[in-house]
Amino acid sequence: MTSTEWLSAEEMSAWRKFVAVVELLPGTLDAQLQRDADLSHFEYFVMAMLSETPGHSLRMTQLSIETDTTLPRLSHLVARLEKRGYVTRTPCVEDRRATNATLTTSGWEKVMAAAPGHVGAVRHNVIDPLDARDVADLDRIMGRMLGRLEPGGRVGAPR
Amino acid sequence: MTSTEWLSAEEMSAWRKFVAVVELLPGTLDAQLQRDADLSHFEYFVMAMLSETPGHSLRMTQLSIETDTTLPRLSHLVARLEKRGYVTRTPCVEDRRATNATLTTSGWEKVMAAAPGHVGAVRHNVIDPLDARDVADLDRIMGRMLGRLEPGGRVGAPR
DNA sequence: CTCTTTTAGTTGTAGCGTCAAGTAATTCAG
DNA sequence: CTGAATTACTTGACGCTACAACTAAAAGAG
Repeated sequence: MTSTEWLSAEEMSAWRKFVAVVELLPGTLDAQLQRDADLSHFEYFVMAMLSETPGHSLRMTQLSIETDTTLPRLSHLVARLEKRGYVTRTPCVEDRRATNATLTTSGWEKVMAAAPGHVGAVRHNVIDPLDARDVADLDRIMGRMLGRLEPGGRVGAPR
Repeated sequence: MTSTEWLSAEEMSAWRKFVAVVELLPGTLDAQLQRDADLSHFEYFVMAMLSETPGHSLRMTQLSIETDTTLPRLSHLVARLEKRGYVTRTPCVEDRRATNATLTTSGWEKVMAAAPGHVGAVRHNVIDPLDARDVADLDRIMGRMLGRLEPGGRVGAPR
């Protein structure tokens, strides 16, 4: 019953700024990658995840978990990346329902080429304005939010 | 040349979590509002902005600034809200290029009805897991990021 | 005044994401 | 060992957003 109280002034101020950042950041990162590497941020992110695994390969489900997205979204995206020659999809031998997405040489080169510019954008927009204490605080705070956002997805308004 | 250095372990950890939150939060807020009020988060946000002004009315450009979005996006959205009877668009008398978006009674009632559930979702996912110090830190950190994200939009990868 | 430039907003198109439905393989129940 | 349920993904349709092009009004230059 008390759950529908409005936010305090301090909470409101932080929330307003946070929403603005969440609204602005994706477009900013997208714009840099789109312009310099012809990739969306999410395309880059997916390929970067693959590039960090041994064999540059992951099952779709595992990849969807690591990139915090839905399977349909990933499936569409990987289909497009495949069309562009950056990944291949191969049925898994152990479980023939499963699909392995694998980075091609061309895809690996693409990520490597895009990485410096992307890191630059992340540094410029996110990391640079922060000092060491800010970074530690950000890490702690985002960890706490993830505790709510990641698990069951029971978003439920407490009514 | 030194600007393309990768992130330190601490920076990387914070960045990873932050990206995950930025990826997950919009969908979470959208889902609650969509389910309980048949509104997207952005639709709610725009109407909430209008509801806070005297006269429940703002020029399109001003509204686009306060909601951190582009004019085309806002124009499309307001057109849809108008079709649903939540806002009206009226040419401005002083400057006939300009358009005033005004919340209707029905629109105002809609926001009021949706607010508690939305605040509940924000509390649950963002504010509740934080203590007072976290909130102050979040406010400070997001303010610093906004300093980069808001102004010129010169995202430029420092190359 | 007239012509150019800038400002304010709208509209069309193309691409991405979500939701619902469908397919196919595997596991589990009896 | 057969049928039902679950898992792993794919596909199609629809809605929203970005980008570019367009219209119209106001401001500025000469």
